[in-house]
Amino acid sequence: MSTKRRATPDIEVGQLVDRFMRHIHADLGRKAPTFDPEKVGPAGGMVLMALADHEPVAIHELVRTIARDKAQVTRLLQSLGTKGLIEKSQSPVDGRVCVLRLTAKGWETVTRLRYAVAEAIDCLLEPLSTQERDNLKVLLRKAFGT
Amino acid sequence: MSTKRRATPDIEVGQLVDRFMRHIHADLGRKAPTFDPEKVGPAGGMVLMALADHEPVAIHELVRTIARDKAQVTRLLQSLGTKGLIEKSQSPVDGRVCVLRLTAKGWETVTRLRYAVAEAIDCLLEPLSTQERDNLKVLLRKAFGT
DNA sequence: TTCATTATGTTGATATTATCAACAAATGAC
DNA sequence: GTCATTTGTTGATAATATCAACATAATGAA
Repeated sequence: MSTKRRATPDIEVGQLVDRFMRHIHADLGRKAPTFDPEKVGPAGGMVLMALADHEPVAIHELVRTIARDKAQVTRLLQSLGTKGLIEKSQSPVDGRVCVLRLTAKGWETVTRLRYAVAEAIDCLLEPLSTQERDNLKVLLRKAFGT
Repeated sequence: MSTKRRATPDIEVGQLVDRFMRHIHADLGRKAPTFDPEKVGPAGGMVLMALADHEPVAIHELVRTIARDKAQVTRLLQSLGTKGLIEKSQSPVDGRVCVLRLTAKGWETVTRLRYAVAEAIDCLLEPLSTQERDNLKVLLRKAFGT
């Protein structure tokens, strides 16, 4: 038996993960001027990084991948397109779908974002050993990897 | 030296965690009418659940715990206070600090929220065994537990 | 074929949340 | 006492999320 019994359902994971994301968010927001000259913001950054991992990809697939509302994704893509970071082309096999790709400028931005995000995450995961970080990643990937 | 060199920084953890939170968010949003009659919303819910774990607590401590902007916390607390879910009292030892507590009504809401959140998390962690879930929790707690 | 249904992406309207600066009051250091 | 710091609030603005409606294209059934 434990001295901290838990009469209530287990919401601890959710709270911890929420804290995690908020610390990353705050940390990146503080340093944003140094690595986000295009001002894509947090949401735009997530879109770009997801694109970097999955391009070429259709919008509805991207929507599923990042689990955001499709209307919001449309607007984020418009903003990124205006900034010359992505390009949209119509699918040859289905006239409804737009295929997304990063431009060269988009890739440059992604590279900067990746370093900044990795740095923030590294800092937050500092209490963990290398082995523990790997374990964490394996578990997360198994739970909700694509 | 390692066999898995990484040409790009490791942002996978961040992306996975982002997906995780968004799925919880979407799932709870869908079912909100059944467990959130007070319409506290996602942010208000996080505040209530944090309070349930830490009350009595001062606002600035709560701010640190949930890693949100203090101005935003002030407004969330105003909303929750209007709905009769929390109560604020002045600290006897420091005239600046407000001490927060849940009301009976607040506890009822927390109980409902906890079940809903736990259910959503359980569903998302289903690919993991009981042991793996425990491991995940231990790692998260070690990394950014209070 | 025609028709109904579904899928995809966009737009509009609105609600929610986040950010940042400025501020008053209380505290503590000196 | 003076000064700097902490705590909480307010205002103004930006960013993001949500939901319904819509146009177009694809699909499948009669």
